[in-house]
Amino acid sequence: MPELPEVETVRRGLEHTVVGRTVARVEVRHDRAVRRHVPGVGDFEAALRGRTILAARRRGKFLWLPLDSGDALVAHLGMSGQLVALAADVPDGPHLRVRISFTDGGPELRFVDQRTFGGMQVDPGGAELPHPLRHIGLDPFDPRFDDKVFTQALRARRTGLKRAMLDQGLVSGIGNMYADEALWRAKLHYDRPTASLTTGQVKALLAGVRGVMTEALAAGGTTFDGLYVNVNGQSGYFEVSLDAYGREGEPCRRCGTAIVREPFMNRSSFFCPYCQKRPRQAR
DNA sequence: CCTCATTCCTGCGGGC
DNA sequence: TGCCCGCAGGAATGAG
Repeated sequence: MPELPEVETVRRGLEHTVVGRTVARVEVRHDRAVRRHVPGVGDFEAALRGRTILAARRRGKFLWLPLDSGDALVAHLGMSGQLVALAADVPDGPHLRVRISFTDGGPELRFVDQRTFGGMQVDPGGAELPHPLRHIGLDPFDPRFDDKVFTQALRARRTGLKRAMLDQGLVSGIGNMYADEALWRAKLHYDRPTASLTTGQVKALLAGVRGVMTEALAAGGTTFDGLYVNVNGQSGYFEVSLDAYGREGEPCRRCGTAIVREPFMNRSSFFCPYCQKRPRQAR
């Protein structure tokens, strides 16, 4: 599941593989992949053809490539999306959605997505900050992210802590897995009322978020393969370093209590019932 | 504006 | 053996 560390890994890959190159041809293999491009598939292809990619940027889990037209190619990986750079003679996989080839004849950029929750669009005039991202909050690694402003905004919410963490308008880049990991590190329960958090607890939460994401990024992320190495999306960090997510029934690495899984927002929350005490009063 | 439930999608694995 | 169903989840959407 690509969250901030995985998307940042992809961004770095794009920086090395597609920035400075000029699009020759665009092939949309599955219309759903460009469903957010309202003018349609033909317009999407035309808006990219002949354009040079100037940079690779990211906010939260969104990626965008500013173009020399002033537009931006916006991409979101959803749950299962991958952006991979592959030579043209590498056979197409079963989930190829969009192929972008370049005038230099080098590796293609392929958008591959099994579950098609992800997608691409060209945002007119969006090179600086694409319109679809304007309601997305800063991520915890953005230099403009202000911990005090975040603390105030978080405590002003009338909801549970994990709901707020997953709200990309409040803070971006956090998904279900890293939310659970950060909550475990901060010893906070997922349904803790945001309004009752102390400044120290929010500080611990942000330290947990940044800590786990920094470590994940150092582990190399998981989703980008191409000119680098073929990376197995499930290996490495996922296998060895998670403390809460996916560890139902396994001992907490701090206290030994069995990790619990509970249904939450059509997904799951994993937590230690001893370290992360359930809040007393219901919200 | 704020909060929250619903919906989109497909492969996998458990249960019978 | 094969089928059914639940599960995985990011974010847009609309209701209240």
